Amino acid sequence: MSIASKQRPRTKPAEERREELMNAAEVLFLEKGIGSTTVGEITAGADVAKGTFYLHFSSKEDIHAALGERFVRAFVADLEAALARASKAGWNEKLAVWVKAATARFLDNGSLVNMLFHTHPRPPDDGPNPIAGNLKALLEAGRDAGAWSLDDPEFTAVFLFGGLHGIVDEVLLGKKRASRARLTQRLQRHFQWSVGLPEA
Amino acid sequence: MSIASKQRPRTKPAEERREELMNAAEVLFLEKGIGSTTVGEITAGADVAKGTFYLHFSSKEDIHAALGERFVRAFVADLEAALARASKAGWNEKLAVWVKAATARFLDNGSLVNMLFHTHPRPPDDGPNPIAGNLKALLEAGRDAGAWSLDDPEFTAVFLFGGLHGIVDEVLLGKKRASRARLTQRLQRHFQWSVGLPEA
Amino acid sequence: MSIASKQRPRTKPAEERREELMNAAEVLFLEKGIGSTTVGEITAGADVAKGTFYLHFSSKEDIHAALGERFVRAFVADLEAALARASKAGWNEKLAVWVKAATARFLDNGSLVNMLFHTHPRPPDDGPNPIAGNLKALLEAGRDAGAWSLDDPEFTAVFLFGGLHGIVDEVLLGKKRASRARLTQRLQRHFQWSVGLPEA
Amino acid sequence: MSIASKQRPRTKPAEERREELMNAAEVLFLEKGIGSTTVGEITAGADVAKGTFYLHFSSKEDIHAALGERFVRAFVADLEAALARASKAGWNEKLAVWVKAATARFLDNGSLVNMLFHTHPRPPDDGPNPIAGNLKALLEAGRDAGAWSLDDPEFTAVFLFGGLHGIVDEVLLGKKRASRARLTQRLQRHFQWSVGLPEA
DNA sequence: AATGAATGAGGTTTCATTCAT
DNA sequence: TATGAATGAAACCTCATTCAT
Repeated sequence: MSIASKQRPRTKPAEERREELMNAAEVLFLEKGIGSTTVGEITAGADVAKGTFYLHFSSKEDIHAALGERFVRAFVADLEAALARASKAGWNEKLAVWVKAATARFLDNGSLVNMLFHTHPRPPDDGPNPIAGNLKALLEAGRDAGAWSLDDPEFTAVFLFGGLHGIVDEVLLGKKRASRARLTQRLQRHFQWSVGLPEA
Repeated sequence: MSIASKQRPRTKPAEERREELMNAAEVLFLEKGIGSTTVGEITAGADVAKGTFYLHFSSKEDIHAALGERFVRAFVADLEAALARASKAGWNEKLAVWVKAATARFLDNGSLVNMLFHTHPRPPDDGPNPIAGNLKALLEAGRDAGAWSLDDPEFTAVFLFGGLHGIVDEVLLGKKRASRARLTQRLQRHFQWSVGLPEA
Repeated sequence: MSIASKQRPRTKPAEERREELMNAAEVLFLEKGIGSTTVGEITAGADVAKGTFYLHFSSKEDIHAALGERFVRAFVADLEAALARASKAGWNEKLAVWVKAATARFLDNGSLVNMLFHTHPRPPDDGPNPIAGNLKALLEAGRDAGAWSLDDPEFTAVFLFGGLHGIVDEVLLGKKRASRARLTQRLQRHFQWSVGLPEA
Repeated sequence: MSIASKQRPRTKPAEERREELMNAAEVLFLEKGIGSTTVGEITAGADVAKGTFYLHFSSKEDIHAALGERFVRAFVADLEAALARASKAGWNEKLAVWVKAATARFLDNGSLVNMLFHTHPRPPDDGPNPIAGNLKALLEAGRDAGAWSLDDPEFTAVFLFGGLHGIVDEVLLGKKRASRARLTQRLQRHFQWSVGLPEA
């Protein structure tokens, strides 16, 4: 303890180590792309030995997938929180809230999204996209409540999510300039059209 | 030399060789992903030596980009041809024709699209997506003709293209079962909503 | 703690743990070779943690050596027991007994022998091979008793042991088919020739 | 050509490169053991890039096997040459010649033998040992000529080869001191006994 | 235009061993 | 006595790219 240099082999809860590795990987993937990031750089970033990586992940692809899942989980949690805060609102407002939250989250994490999901090969089949799934649930609820008319909520959810994603991508690639408010507003309008009927 | 066994080094027009390499690469990229396809496999597929690759492309990334351009060129040509065939039709029908052609093309080449464009890093700025650009032009024409009401045709084009893309992806990933006709019909409806007004 | 589920860290006598580790190692070395067996597999086989290995052996090489010693000890004990049972017999019969016991043991543990002794690097000098040493002692005794004529018992012992070993290897590699009795008989004949004189 | 430093990428006939790699590997395997020799060291020794190794061998194990085959081939060729030189001699003399040649070759390449064949896992089944096979052929010829009496030449060949091998190993491990002439003589005697009958 | 042997940096992964608990 | 997370050196191998022919 006299010298602070070699006290390294510090055991940490697996969960914590895993998080640290994922954080390091996320930063590096973002900075230099996935292909150009080496496992060695990730472990250096997390301040552990290279072998430690393989105690927690089976490969670089594995940590990449974990990052994707973590992102989606947080995204959905965010949407649910926003919806919860608007629990008293009308259905159209709920939809607007959903669009606003999703757009904001996308714009704030744009490169992350690109990095995580615009990669080949895609995560083979992690089931239906949970974000679109979340929208689908909202659409169904609104339809069941008689607020909207929709014959295929899943189709509509996927379509709208795709549209939103496309718009946000375009913005993130710098091909469009637009205020976030204006963007959100336009997206809300498109969503609104697709649920068919005004609330009241 | 007496027997024709070693007559292989047959020179071909550069254009032809280039095509053969691209075809081989396309098949392989589709089958195994870009990262896992080696230049050696591409040249083997095109039945040329490894060095020949670099006579026609400067790198693997280069052929990837060339593949993308070729695909988009053909896609847009297809859309234009479809539109030309419908030159006498009304605007809404033109839009329906566009959606039908785009959907068909996507479904027939879906994995190719994913492979070519869902890859990181994206070409930094090859201008706006030419397919969405094509749609935008259609929307503008329809608006200028007074058939539709749109305050931002580019936004709408990108949004609708994104939606279509999302739907088709979902289908291609096998997450949805639906007849192509029904799919097209639904997409047409969503597109129609977004152009605001019936042609009347 | 309420339930007896985590009562695992049960201390055992060192000797027992050592044996268990050696047994696990022996099985694995046989199955997959020494180089391809990891310490982790050995400890898993013995149902202890990895660190425990180093409480009982200083290295993988160490356990390998221990295995060799254990095998030789048992082998020699077996030979001595067989010889003891034949203490009243004549010298040629004793030799036949030795050959029979050695052949049997070899055939039953052949791959073990190969694994233990055909490995590089060999233990630099653990003295002469104790099994050949045992044979040498027998040859010397017979010679001293005037039963056999041998000018260099060690040479003969090593030669005969090598021959026996070669034959058994061949059989174990499946290259020869022969009944054990026939094999033993032939080996006995070769041994007999080499001790020079009939007992008469 | 002004500077001698960067004229490296010199293409050589595959056969030559292969030999150079094998020579480098042989030296290193001998010096430091197989396990401790890295492919990098082998290629450095052969003055080629690391990747070049894998153009000629699929793995370290592969070059090891190739070394073994090369050694056995040369060994057998040597035996055949010695026998050819003694083509006019009697059968017992031929046998003596065989033993002498085999012993000399073994002693001169002892560590090589150890390195190549005392390794686990053994080459799985490259058929019967060609050296013993060569001896077997000699024994059969002598028996067919009526010079010797042998009921199972293969058995005898394997046995004698094993014996010779055992003796030579012992010597090479430094456990025995003996002049080569004396050693050869004793081995010849043992071989002679095993072919049953004096020639005439 | 075409070849393909050679390059060599850099990748992923393994595993014997240590040591704080 | 026992644990097992952590280490980190080193191994094997791949492959985009070059260049002498």
